[in-house]
Amino acid sequence: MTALRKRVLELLWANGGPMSAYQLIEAIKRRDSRPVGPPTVYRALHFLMAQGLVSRIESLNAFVPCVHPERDHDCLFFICRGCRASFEVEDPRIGGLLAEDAALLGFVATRRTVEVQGTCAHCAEAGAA
Amino acid sequence: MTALRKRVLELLWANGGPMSAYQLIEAIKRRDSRPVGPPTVYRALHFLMAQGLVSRIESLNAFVPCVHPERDHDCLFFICRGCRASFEVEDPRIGGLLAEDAALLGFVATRRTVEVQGTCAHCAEAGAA
DNA sequence: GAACGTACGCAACGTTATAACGTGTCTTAA
DNA sequence: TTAAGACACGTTATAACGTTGCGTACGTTC
Repeated sequence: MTALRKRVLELLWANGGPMSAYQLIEAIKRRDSRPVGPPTVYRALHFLMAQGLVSRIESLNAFVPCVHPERDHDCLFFICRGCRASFEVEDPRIGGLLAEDAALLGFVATRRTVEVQGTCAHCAEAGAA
Repeated sequence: MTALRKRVLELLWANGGPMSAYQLIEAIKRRDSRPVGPPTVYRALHFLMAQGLVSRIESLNAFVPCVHPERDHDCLFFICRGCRASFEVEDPRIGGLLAEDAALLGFVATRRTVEVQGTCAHCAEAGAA
């Protein structure tokens, strides 16, 4: 865990929502008065993902810190279109069903992407009001 | 359903695997000797997705025709890293669980993305041999 | 036939991601 | 102590993906 990787992780935690790689680049430039290139940030993100500390949200091209990095979790995300927040949920049953379907296909799964887009409770309430 | 939209759908069916928007642009140029710009193809794709005829695979930035456009289906995909094929599966149980989890959060879901990356039976066999 | 809606053409731009190569630093071992 | 290797990061350039904005053509509809 190098300084750069720690910085990326800190920024993700501090941000409170998904961040794109280029937002991270901007944030590092602002905070450290040091320009970093895209490859640098992407390398750090790849590393953090490999450690299970960060997840990529494919439907946003963005990254979030994992809630329970210590556990092997499912990376199931609910993503609000209103406030751009993401909510990570654990539901081992989903993984079980996917494993079952994979077995039927003879498919060897290495990674799962489960993302639900919609409106969070807070935004739904605000929108309804 | 215009000529362009039909052409895009035909190309997707003919290709037998996920295609990126830019692959479609190339294919149309080759086949129709007519250059089309990215906005044109993306508009056609958005239309076809809205009709449920095409799905976007987020983890590939690519598009596939839906297997059962007539039915309201789950767009659950198994994606082989080896041969780049995608397999669409229907498993209503997944949608049920996601709806259940969404309800717990008070989340109003509008779209689901469920993608499993890995190795298909054929490639696994070839790789093992 | 004038007004309108819809789809497409096109140029430019914005965003996301990687390739390719070089440099500094730390460790390991002769 | 220095050569060799591994690893992370810097830098430049470029590839890949996607949208904005505006104009034009072709149908409706009244």
